[in-house]
Amino acid sequence: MSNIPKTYEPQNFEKEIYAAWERDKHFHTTADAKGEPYCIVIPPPNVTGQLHMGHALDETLQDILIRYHRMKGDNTLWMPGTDHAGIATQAKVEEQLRGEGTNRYELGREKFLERVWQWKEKYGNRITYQLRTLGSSCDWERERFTMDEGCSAAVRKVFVQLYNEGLIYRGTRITNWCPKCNTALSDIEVEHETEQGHLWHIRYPFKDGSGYVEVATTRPETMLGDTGVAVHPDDERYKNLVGKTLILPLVNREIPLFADSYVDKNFGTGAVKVTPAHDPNDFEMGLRNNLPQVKVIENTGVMSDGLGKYSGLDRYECRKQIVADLEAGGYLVKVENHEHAVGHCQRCHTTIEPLVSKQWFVKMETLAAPAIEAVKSGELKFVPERFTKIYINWLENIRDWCISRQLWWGHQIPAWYCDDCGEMIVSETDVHECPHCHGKNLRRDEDVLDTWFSSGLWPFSTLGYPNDTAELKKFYPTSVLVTGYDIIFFWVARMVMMGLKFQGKVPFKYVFIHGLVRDELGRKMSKSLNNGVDPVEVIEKYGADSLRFMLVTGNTPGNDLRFYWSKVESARNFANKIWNASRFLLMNLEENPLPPNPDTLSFELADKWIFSCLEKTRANVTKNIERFELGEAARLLYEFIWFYYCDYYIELTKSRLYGSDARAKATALFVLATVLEKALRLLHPFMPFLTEVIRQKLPNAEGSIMVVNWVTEDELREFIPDDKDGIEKFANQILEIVKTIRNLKSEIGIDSRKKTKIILRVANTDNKINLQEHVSYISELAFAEPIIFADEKPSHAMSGVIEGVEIYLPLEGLIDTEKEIARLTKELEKVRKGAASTSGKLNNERFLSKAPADVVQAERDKLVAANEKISSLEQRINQLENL
RNA sequence: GGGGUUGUAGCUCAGAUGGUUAGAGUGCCUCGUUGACAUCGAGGAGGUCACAGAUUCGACUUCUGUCAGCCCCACCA
Repeated sequence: MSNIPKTYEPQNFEKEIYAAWERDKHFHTTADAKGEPYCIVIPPPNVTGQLHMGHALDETLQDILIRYHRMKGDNTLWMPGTDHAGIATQAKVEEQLRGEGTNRYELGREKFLERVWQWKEKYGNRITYQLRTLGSSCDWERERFTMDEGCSAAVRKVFVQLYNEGLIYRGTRITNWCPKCNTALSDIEVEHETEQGHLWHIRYPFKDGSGYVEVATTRPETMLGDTGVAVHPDDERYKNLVGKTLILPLVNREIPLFADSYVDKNFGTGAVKVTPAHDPNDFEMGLRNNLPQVKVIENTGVMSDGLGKYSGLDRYECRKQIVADLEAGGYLVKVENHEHAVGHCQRCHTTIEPLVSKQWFVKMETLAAPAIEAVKSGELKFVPERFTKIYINWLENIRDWCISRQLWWGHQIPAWYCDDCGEMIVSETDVHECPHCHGKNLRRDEDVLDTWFSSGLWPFSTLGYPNDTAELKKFYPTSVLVTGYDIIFFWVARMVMMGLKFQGKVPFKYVFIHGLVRDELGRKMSKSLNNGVDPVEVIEKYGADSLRFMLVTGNTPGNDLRFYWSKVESARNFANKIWNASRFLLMNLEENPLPPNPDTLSFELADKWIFSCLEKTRANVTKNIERFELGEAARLLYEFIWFYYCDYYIELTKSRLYGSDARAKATALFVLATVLEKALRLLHPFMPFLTEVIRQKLPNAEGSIMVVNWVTEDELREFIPDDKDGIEKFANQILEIVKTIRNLKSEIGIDSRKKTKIILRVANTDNKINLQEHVSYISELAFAEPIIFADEKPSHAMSGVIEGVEIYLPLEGLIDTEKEIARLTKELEKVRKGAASTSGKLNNERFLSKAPADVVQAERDKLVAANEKISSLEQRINQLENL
């Protein structure tokens, strides 16, 4: 008996297999290796992060593509690495410090950064280790980090060049500020959510006592910083009042009533209080109308000094106080409920405060134009295509990108300020002396760059930029980028812009977009809901192959998918099925050596048929992988292996395997082994571990499955019968007969495995001879014995009809005639209905004249078959009725 | 306010360039313990493909509209 375990236990082999792959350097390639270059750069996970389902999906899709291309013979590089993830990582270390009763300011910048690096060393390997357990075939020898030397050099070089070209500038502008993270943010790091708020109507009296203007605001606390009230120039209500002076309530500041076409006449009262320091639109209006900026809210979200009793209050406390005071002073007219969008920090969800500050920006328009063009021209393609529109729309409406962050963890901005002469120096290398005044009192800009700035360079910084490396020449542009739709703006668009700017070419030819992995209720997996499923746990329980297969099946590009444990189980069951089919073969091989040479064998119908199925599967799987339809490819493999190979083919080899004809036995073994080995190769990208471990046990395979060729048409050609279609058609007829017999047996409660006498009545003589020759297939699959070919129509029998064949299951006693008539009548109705629709088409002149000839012919054939079936059924029913 | 997307069996989802008896997994029902596999095998029930029009000889598949859900973008206080 075989020593192979009866069930699939991935825990027994996945780790060792991965270690062997890595040891044998199967993941590694070089620029001068042969083959077409195929390269994917990994979307770098956060160094301090842990593997989650989103990663698992992303990595699985990439690994499938990578493994497929490597087998195809391409020079395949999967470039791995991690991202320093500025805010996220810094926040974690700050949290740790909080636990120790200290903070980063007490520690100081240098010490703090040491701590972050320590943290990175400690947890930076966790994520890459977890990637390994998934089977990711990354070239780990090339692993990179967004803050390693090379990436940092790339960042400095790009920054300096953009600055010198005027595409990076420093400016005092209103930007999104997170009071909790204490840093500026870019527009896309702000998440807008509609909230139920209020609209406070407030009276601002004229200085001359001639009444008042009523303004409406959602943020009354900002009134402390008002420096004007705006109305639309064409607004008749205010036309004569423009230019007059108002007294700002509570503050008693004199502010002008002015006209600006930004104002919407139809909203609220048509008069807007203007706070240039705390609202983006007001900021613009302030600039246009020369209004002073009065800052009343500090970076921490607390009211500024010099505001009397309001100073030091939290912004929302202050709001309450202001409203109360306005009401007490008789300035508050009314309060309305008002739904509006409020910005929140993507990281900590704190409400964003627009603040005026000095920040660094990237000028986007000139960078965006070629990035739009690259997609419009088809140089870069999105899969699925619909994401191109989203991408283009965003780039066409792009605004300048605020890239400075008031953090410590990240790429420090390469700018120095001379305290002696006030000049600013932007430089790739550290500056110790001012080139203008030769002063030595230089201060480096304290800010760091947005994490996405370095991510934007990832496709070329990892390949060696700023050095002109062989890798860069060979692998850039990379082949495809695989990522979720949630970071198209953050990352994809920026890589395209930077790639075009600094390499003159798109960074990748395809962007393969996938969706989110949700929980069983369709909710996003999140920490706060605690509904996340840990991929590591899934791998430990069911194996990486099961997880991978589950993530890939039944999913299409760009669509979200739900995680179900039952789906993982189903994938595991598939793995177990393969395991046992292989075990069956290996057990038989123990007693019979595998024939080395197919020339000595004699292939029979079943053999030719399974090879035809394999070839079809090979062609379709390949096609679907090329089209990124990985779910469909996986489905085809599942279908071939389980239904065709296991359910039918293996069963059909048993009589030969257990029989005494040595040549027949050898043939069956050969085909079993050959088809399995090729199927394993086709499945390898999806289930790398299982396919490797099984293939290593096969006598007809050598080396690692990872580096053996992808199955080709040429390789299969010698096994494909000339009359492929005819064989397939005949095989289908046999399978239909088998199904009918099984059905009849089940209908009368005979055990499906109990041998039962069957009578076949075949219309066509050639067909009859052919069926007689292969009658063993029917008896083996349907447990039918004996099978008699006859012209008689036994009356005491159950019957079924398929095209060209009547099938009888004779019974010893009397059959329940009425029940049988009812069953056959039901069948008859079904066939008649089909025939009616077919003849309807054929009676339609326009169908005959307009439909293509082959479609018409197919309908004709269909009708003939249906009519035959109808007449058989009618005769049978008639016969039974006359018993 | 724009834009996208989804609506197919109880549940989760597949179904290029229009012509299938509309599929799978899972769940459900009936039957089955001789060895590849009960992580299995055999059979079965279950869908007017959201709704209404249009195009067409023919629409689950194309177009338009309606309804319902989800998502993204947006500086109306």
